[in-house]
Amino acid sequence: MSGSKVLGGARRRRTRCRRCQACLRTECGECHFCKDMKKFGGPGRMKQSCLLRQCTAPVLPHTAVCFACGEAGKEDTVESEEEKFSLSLMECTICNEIIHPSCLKMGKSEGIINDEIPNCWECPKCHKEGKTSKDQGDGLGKRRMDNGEVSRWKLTDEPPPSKKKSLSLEDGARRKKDKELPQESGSRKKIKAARDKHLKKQKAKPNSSDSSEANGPNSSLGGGHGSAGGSGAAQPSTPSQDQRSHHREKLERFKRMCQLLERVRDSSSSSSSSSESGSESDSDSPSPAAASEPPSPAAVYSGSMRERNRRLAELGFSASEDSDGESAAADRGEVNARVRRAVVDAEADDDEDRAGDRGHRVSAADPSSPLSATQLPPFGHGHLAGLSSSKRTNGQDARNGRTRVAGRELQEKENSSSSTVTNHRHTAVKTARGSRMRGGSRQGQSIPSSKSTGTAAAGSGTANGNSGTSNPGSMSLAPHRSQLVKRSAVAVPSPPRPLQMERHLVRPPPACPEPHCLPLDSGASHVLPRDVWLHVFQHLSQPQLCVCMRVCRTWSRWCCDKRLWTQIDLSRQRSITPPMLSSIIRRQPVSLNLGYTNISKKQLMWLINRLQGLLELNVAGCSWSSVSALCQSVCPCLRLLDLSWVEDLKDSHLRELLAPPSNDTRSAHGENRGGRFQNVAELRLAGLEVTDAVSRLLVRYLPHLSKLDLGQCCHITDQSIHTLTSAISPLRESLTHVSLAGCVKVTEQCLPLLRRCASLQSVDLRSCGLLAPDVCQLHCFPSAEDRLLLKNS
DNA sequence: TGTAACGTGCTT
DNA sequence: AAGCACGTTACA
Repeated sequence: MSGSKVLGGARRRRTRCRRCQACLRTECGECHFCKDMKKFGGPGRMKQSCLLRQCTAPVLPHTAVCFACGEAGKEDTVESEEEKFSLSLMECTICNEIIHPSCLKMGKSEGIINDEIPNCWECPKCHKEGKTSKDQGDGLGKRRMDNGEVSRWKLTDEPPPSKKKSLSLEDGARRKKDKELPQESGSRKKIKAARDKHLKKQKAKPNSSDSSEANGPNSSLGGGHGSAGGSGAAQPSTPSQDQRSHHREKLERFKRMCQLLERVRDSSSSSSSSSESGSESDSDSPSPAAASEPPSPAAVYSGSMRERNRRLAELGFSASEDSDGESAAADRGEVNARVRRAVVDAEADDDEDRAGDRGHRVSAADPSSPLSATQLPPFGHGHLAGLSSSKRTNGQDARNGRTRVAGRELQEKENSSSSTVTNHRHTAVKTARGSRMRGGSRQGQSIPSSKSTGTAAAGSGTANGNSGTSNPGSMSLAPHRSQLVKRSAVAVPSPPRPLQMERHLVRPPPACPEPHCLPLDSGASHVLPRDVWLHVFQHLSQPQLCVCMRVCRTWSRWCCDKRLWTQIDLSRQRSITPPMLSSIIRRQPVSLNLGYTNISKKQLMWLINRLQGLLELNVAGCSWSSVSALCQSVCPCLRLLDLSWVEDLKDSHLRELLAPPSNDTRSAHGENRGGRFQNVAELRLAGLEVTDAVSRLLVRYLPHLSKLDLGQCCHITDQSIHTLTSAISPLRESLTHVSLAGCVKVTEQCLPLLRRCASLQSVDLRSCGLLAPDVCQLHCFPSAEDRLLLKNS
């Protein structure tokens, strides 16, 4: 808390929006934090939100007011977007000041809006001063950027190891005891904490109000510390302590980042000549070096962008990388490699855009033309993380940001540095994390690390489709994405770590406006507006889209449009990596094919819980140990579930999967009442060793089932058909397509039973050994008359 | 006033 | 680096 108030006022803690999917969800009752809650029988010490309910768009508290005029946001009073913006409260990620853009004397247009977090930007003042989040990082700090999201958005959905748990309990008890008893450590701690606090307060108080006011909204400016300004009492107006520690933290982070980068570079085939230094974090580190890219003229985004670009370049993801990548591609297949690279870069760009691009002047800034690849500096992992984090900074980062730098020691406090205080600290951890995952962090969730099969299977991926047609975007991005991921995985080979380690915030792509025009070098806009380009993109294949994403930031963002990625096919990608997961989340596909992958349970759970809009899920050929993740998820929207050939899936498993959660607490949610997948209309169980018992489950828990695939289920008999088509079965009316192909135990007895289905349109009875050859075929009868034909047959 | 939970320090 | 604990903030 202390950190919170720095500049312009106390930094306001953000609170949940209450509108996003996460906020609307009910507690899962199963995650680590839920289990801690008293309502779920826990001790209630952790006081953290359910992992599934972590808001993806935390907002400023209702009580937040403009630093300048003291009034709340008034965007509701106007209609136009521009006015809304002017009258809404915007919180600067750098100085933390909350202000109405209209209350700023300087052009509000110079601020860089963070699309990912509501009411979040880098205010014009900070910008003008060239304080990018990064810059601050160095000295001043602050930044909420790092997103601390991480810390909170950990992927702890799964219960911590029991061992640990018990330990923790004991530990907890012990701790408590310690505290209660005048034990040394405990008391000492407390004392220390108290003292620190006290110090902080003392320092802060004097300034707090004054300083902020005195300095004006941007107290941050004043000096490095400015950012911190006066708000909080906690943050010492005195630059000293916190700043010191921040400074230190930053340095550490920087170092770590460098190391990470190094690693990346080494490992990745495409290492480019980069300077290590800057890489650290995206953000904060002061980057030394010269930018690999030419500085862009655009004022606004120039500073930060440049920095970012530079860093990217340093990471080796710059255009030069292409060549590298290509050579590498040779090994695995040029196309794939290329696509992969493209995706990666694109992603990076994407992220970057979000981060920096918000200014919307991207291309202009770039020396290269909008079409030139150079313009978009591909990101290194770290960058992404950094960037995104910077955007997200506010509350979230803070949350993540746990800094554990030693920096808090008194010594540090005593040293004074001119640096400013930062509210948020990022931890190296974050950065590191970010770097690993590169996916944007948009959704606020941590990504489970992949099992790490490092290599990848070849991607079959070609495009399935382009769909250019019907839906604006239905393309399967499969290979690309997967490859992308792969690449990243390759690039940053991290030693096998516990799955739980990854914590990366991934927010869904912002719904916010993207640049509507394509800026050209000349400063003018391309004649074709975004909408037109999107129409074009809809007709491109995945590889083509990926290529487009590398053209320029604007294209990168446009190509990231969810409509272009409604279907994501990662099937047969043996390695599902965190970046892949991140990419998926960001695209929020409607259809996801994870068939024949080695996705882990944790990964799947993580994904499903963050894809609440998912309508189709294919986990065919995966192992039950992974698919069982679905038992701990709720997918009320799911319409198609493909469980074909899931290894080791038995009747009991299916029961567990389809039945509503037994947990009482959750039964409260209506969604669970009819079973987890009560709205599933198409279920594929081909190749499973299930018995007739499953038919009862289907009748009971999948009342809306219309398409059922029991092909190759050798234990299925006529009994199942009987159950499915009995008078009390809702499926009798709903079934339209049934496949019993290869069900060797099905006899002709099933035919009269099937006739009871009023809506049946087709029955696949091929390869049913006990049926006469003339019956053993695919029967299609779209109309009642046709059904009669079947009957006659 | 009570509950939820954010943000951060401290421990492991 | 991960996780725990808890003061404090936000809000009903």
